[in-house]
Amino acid sequence: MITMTEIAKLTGVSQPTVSRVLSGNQAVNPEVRERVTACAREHGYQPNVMAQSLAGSRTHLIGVILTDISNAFFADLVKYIEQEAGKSGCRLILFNTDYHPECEQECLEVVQRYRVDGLIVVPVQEETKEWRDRVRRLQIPAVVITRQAKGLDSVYVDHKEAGNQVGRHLHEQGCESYVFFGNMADEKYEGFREALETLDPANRKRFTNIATKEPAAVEKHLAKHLEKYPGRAGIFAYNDRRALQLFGILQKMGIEIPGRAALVGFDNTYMCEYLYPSLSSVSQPNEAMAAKAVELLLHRIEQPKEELPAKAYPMHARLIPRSSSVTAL
Amino acid sequence: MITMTEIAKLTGVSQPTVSRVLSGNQAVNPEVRERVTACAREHGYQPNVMAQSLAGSRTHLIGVILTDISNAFFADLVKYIEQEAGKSGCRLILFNTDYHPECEQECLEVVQRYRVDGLIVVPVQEETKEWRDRVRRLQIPAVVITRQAKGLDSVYVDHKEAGNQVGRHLHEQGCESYVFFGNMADEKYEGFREALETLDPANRKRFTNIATKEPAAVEKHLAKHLEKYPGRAGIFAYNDRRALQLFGILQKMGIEIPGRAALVGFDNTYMCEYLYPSLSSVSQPNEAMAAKAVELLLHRIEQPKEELPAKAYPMHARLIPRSSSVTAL
DNA sequence: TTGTATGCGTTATCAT
DNA sequence: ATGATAACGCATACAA
Repeated sequence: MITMTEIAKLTGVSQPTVSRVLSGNQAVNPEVRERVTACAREHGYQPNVMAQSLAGSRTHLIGVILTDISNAFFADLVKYIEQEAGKSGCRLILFNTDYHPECEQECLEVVQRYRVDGLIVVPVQEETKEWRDRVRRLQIPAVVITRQAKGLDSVYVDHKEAGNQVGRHLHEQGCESYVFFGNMADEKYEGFREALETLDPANRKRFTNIATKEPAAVEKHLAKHLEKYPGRAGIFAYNDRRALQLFGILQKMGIEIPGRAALVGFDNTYMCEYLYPSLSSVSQPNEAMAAKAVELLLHRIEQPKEELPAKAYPMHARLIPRSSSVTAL
Repeated sequence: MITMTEIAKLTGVSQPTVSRVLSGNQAVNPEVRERVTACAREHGYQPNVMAQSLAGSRTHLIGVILTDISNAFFADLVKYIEQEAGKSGCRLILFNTDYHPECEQECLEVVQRYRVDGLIVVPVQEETKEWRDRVRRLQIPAVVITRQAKGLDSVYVDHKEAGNQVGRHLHEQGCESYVFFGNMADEKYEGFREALETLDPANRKRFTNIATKEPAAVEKHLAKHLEKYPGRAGIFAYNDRRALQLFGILQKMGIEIPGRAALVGFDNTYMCEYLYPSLSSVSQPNEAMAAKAVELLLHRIEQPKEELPAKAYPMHARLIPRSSSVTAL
């Protein structure tokens, strides 16, 4: 790979002149410019980013640390992050923590070594103050994505509000009892229950939470709930994956969807449309989140002196009603 | 971020001595070692990879260029590549071409600029000689993954053989007519037909290929096929996504699975187990492929002089029979 | 065992 | 407009 110095020798000028020509924004003799440009093109010159970074300041590298790239939701996010970052000439150096805190810690060290310009992180754990301080000590502009993180910029979906939407929707569809499939610590759960209880305090009792993922146990809990509550049951699963699992179990049990049980998932993955009946789901604004995260990051990178306070950017998810929860469709 | 030179000043030794201590594999006075190590740790020293790369030779960066990171199959592959590469201290710089050849071309330039040690590529187009030459001219060790590419190392699944397996399986399950859902240029198609015709030349006629993805058209073609052939139909979809689409359509049509139609997908995604009936599918050895690709690449990186001829590594996929195609289950 | 000197490929600051 | 020269942070060859 040819270097500036070599081009300089070939064209009989000094290396800094070559630099000026190739960087473009300096005044140089048109004839020299021509000669140098031609030589560079002819030899397929490509600048050495490592050297540029050493001499200059930026690496144009953004560290992306996430918990599970094989998760369709995160993979989608990465796609948009790459796209947005590319528009500003930034590249991604990717890390997968696989939900291991030690691994995450190591990643934080490695990004330092690469002197990345910025960091986009999906944290492994619920953010403790200690974790946030550790990240801030890196002195690297960082944005937390997917989760709220006080003390750091964060872009995420307002899950509570999303849960609210689902609650109202299932109520509107005439459900008479409710099931949340997922962890009670989830804010979706909170929003879901809140909406239901606001609409009718009696809903408080007509509610079952299923946390296990084990098929047999799930089926048992569902059977019990359906036996107890004869009317239509409104079921909300914390993601489409789980919704699909429920879908299969309900079909196996011979429960009619949406007649006896109305089902709503989360993430609005491609499968929703393919299922029969098609699956209602909550769509997260992935592209918008990615764009916002990159925008925030670039802003922090370009205005490093501005000691802007950390800011949270909650974004709205949107329920996509389909046949699994709407009789009229 | 503290540098070796600064540590040198703080500890009263020369910068090369600090380098020797921190690199570990050199002889230094134990007492000095202690002092330097302590200072480095205290200030959270992290080596500057950019500088290391400039001075040394390797960047420990592997360029990963793929067509669509949001595709679950590729995302899974990336996860394992990251894992394997990490074991050898290599990091990933990730590019998504979104199936655009111009974008791919640009990525090939950018990886040069970052002086990556090696390259793992999922090419946009079927590999032409011109494309291969362009990659080889980069003078960067490269491995093509997912597709066979003569003239470059490549790791991929033998789709023809996989199609064969599916053909034999569906035949064994007593299918009397067959449908391939996908492109006829696909090697899976070739293997599928070959197996069927070998088993019974008459199968040649009892065959329908559906290439469209448009739901209404798919349904029409399926209805026509089923009307024409009364016995059980064996359906092979080129991936699970399409298989799911068929699944929904068949359910909508009221076709019994696997009684009237036996269905087999490809990729063995998580959804297979959740569907009811569970979906038979062909499992690709993602982890093994990733490991092999990284292994090949590292070998090329470490033995750059060895002008090894390009080698192809076809790997075997494995059919996972489930309820959608097996009556006995 | 340790320090000096040099080079990696740039950018940037001087002169000229 | 252009050429010296230094600097970025590190590795390495050589001298001491």
